[in-house]
Amino acid sequence: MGDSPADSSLRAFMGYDMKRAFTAIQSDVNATLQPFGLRMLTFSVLTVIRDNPGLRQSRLAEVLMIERPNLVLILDELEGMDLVTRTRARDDRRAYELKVTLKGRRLCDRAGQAVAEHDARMARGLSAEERAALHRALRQIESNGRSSDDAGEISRP
Amino acid sequence: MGDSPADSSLRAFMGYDMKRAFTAIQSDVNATLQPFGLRMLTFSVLTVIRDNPGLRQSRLAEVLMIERPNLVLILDELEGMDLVTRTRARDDRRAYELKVTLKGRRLCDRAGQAVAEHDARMARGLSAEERAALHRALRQIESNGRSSDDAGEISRP
DNA sequence: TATTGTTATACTCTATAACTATA
DNA sequence: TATAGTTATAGAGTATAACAATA
Repeated sequence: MGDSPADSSLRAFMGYDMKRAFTAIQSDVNATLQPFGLRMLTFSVLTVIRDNPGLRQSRLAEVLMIERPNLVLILDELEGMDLVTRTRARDDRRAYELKVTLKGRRLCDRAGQAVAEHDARMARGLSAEERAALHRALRQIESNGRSSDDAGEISRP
Repeated sequence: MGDSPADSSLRAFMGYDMKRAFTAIQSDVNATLQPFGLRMLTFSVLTVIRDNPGLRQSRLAEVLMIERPNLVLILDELEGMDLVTRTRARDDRRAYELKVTLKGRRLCDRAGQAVAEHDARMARGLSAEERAALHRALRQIESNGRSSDDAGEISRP
């Protein structure tokens, strides 16, 4: 019987299934955030600043694995929307301390709730156990990737 | 105790964990494919053509969810590497039939094996059941995303 | 008319080098 | 000298409109 789908070989690879699922989630999340004037990336930045007031750009870039130059434009955007403030650090006048404004906090809360709702929609058909297992698997994979950065199983000096 | 990581709120969202895991896999796969002169995208295209000789560009674009214009450049690249041929279809002289060359088949096989090995490395720490559950969850999510494209729960005409 | 492949174009995300001002 | 933030730039990947050849 069969008539296997045209991409059946690729389905054996984690990367392919992951890309398809991630693309689906990303479009969904971006569509969800659009009414708030946010995207997945700006929402992530806004959320981390809200949770870590006084955070500096270098540290924020590390946390989200964004290059410092790329973060600058994102913060310009969020600052321009009056969601985030940059204030010179007293102890180190090279650095900025990042904080969300009241408007930023409110938007972040509403947007976060919307994303959570759409997360639930994207996860329907999966039990609570299956969703928990998914999160565990994703973090395990991420950590496996991180450990091979330096362990140098491929690259040689 | 506690001292929760700076991105702990984001970790509750599927999209964030998925992005982190996908980014890790993608860099790994791209690094793995680099010695073959391929990337995740070109490898996917090559594999689908190998599995579906005579496939046309429109159909290939559908299968991989790539826009037709973007596929053109990828095929130019693969054709330039002598991995793929475009031949005019006899029954419809607008269309091309895509096939892999012998060189393309060999490269695809070797590259596929390398990707499978690195897939296994990225999945270490996960049991066979957990890996199977991950694939099922990813496909469920992808399918949930697809069904909301038209169902229009958000957008209104 | 509609479709296949194509060109041109633009936007997002990402990556690197080099600059400035502080330290 | 080193670091924080910035500027400029380039590369992927993705998305849309419009065109030529063919149906």
